[in-house]
Amino acid sequence: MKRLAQELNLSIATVSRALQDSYEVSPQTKERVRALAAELNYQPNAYASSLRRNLSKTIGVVIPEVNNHFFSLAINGIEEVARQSGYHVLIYLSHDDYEREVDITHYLTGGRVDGLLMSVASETRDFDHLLKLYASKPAIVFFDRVCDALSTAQVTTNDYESGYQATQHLIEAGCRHIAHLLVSGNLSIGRMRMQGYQTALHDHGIAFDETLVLSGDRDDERNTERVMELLRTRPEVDGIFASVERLAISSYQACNNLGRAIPDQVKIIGFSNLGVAALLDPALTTITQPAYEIGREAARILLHAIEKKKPILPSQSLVLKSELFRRRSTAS
Amino acid sequence: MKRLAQELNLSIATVSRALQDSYEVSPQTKERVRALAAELNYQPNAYASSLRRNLSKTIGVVIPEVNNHFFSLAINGIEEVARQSGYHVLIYLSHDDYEREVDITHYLTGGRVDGLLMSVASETRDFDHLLKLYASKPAIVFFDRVCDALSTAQVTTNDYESGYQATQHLIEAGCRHIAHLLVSGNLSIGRMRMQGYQTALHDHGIAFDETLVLSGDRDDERNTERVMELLRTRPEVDGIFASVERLAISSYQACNNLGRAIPDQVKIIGFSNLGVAALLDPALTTITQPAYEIGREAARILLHAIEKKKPILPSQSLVLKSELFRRRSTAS
DNA sequence: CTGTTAGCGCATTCAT
DNA sequence: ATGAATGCGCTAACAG
Repeated sequence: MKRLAQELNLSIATVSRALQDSYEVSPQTKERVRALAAELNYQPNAYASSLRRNLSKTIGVVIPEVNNHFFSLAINGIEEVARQSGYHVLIYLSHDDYEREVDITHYLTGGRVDGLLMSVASETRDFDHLLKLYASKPAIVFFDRVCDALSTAQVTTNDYESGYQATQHLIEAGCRHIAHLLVSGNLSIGRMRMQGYQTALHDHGIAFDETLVLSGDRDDERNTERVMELLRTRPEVDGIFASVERLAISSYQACNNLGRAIPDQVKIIGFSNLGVAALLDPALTTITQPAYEIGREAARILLHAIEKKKPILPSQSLVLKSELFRRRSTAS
Repeated sequence: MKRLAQELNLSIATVSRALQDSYEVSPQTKERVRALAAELNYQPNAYASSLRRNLSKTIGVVIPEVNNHFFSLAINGIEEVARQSGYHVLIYLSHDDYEREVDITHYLTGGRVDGLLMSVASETRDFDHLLKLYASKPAIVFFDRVCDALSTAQVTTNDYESGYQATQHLIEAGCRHIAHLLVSGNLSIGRMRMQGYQTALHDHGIAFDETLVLSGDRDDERNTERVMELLRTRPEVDGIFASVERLAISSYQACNNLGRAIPDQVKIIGFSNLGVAALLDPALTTITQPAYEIGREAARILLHAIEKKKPILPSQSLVLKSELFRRRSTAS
């Protein structure tokens, strides 16, 4: 910028204003400045600008994992909205680990981001780190795996209903002994989905059996083993409702390993955003969340609040609808 | 920091040094500073520091899409290495669109990142934007979809051999009319994989038929249609080698739509990192790239260069190996 | 071991 | 419509 000013015989201030398209600079000067800036391939130093304006034009995204279609689609939506508004996106993965999540929230304290989109780790039980982070300013919007301890907006799906529908789907398909794989008792999505499961059982006159509920682990291998064990000790199980994609896949593998035919002996339904990939197997019925839209809407709420410098209210929360998805039968 | 200095009756400089664990400050003072900093939940302003040191401790990742297991696994590896080294990761998606890629490289000019990991868009034919970006300093490492125009390191896989093996796999399975779905003639991965295909055909005495090669589009629906058209006009096609996951899925759907049994009538092999999801269907044989490792190694090369302030040499390039992956048969 | 000073690049207030 | 001066929060060179 110094260089621009010198070569054009202008002050740095004028150059700065010209580049910001300020009304108080003559059109010709603006043009001259722009022309030279383009020629020199000038780009302003984002950090100097951030420091001065106390605004980073950057948002952070904290999610458990990226190797999961739900989250990668959500990122897609987030990135899209951010790009359109000129924001940059920092990404952090908690791997569903509480310690990592705490570390991440520490890095984020201190103005690096203007706002944050977050889906909390399944291991997280304690929200002190989030409260601390929240105290340090940035706007926060939770999506999917929310934290009720903070008074802010959250974008979720109709988990209770989806859980109900999923269970009902299995019951109507003839299942009477339905296991439930819970993602985590800590997460509201887990609790909601499970409530739907319980109520559906009840409404159809099936007794709720606590021993058919398995709480998922971070380790996929272990999950598969535990499902196998359940299937061995409880051979009457004829249906599985998995509350997240990873657990659905573990169920699938467990059945395969034990030679239980899907869907003849055991029917599986699971939350999943495998998308086209799910088309590959007719045996897996999925509940698909509108992941892209979730990311997009969460980002919109966040950026809107940042731009207007208004706090985010819980009343801005959104509940989108998931879709029960069955593969059309293979053409004969 | 000002506040810390005041409350402790120290100069700002001393506080700064204490927080950096400088050797020229007394242990007791360090402790006092740290204690108060922790108590006040102080976090340094990263942008002020970046401005001063001309170092952002941030790297950028530019990829075509994130909703793809190859790239999301790569990000996983990248994030892991970055986190360990205290770096932050900015993510940008080009959606395989040339214009977007150009825009992104513009944002990135100007010190926002210390380095860049990049996989170029399939539409990109012209590398001026990359050369301009490169001129503006940041270290760049390409992975998978590389750009040979820049003299820097790249992390790739043995694409020629994989293409050869994939084709050979189909030939050995009895295929004689093998179509190839090319990701893009612009990309070296496309060219390498196709060369493997051609050579394998030749080595097995099968004539190369140019009309059996389809160049992929950005639109998945269109790809499916084009494969369907190919299968209709060329009913003798009994094998498809898809050079990327999306094209493999399109092939799969095209066959389904037309009622061509997989793998009885048409065999499909494709590059894919669907991972566990691919386990779902025995009909799809995949070539799996070590995506996580690619991301990790690329990030290592990049961060190493940044920390040592040394330029990245093409000789640091790495070639990892992909794996032919067939699903074990379903337990009976 | 600690304090003083200067300046990173930019945006802004005040003056002209 | 433009320029001069100030400071964002931090680091580093220099002085003691």
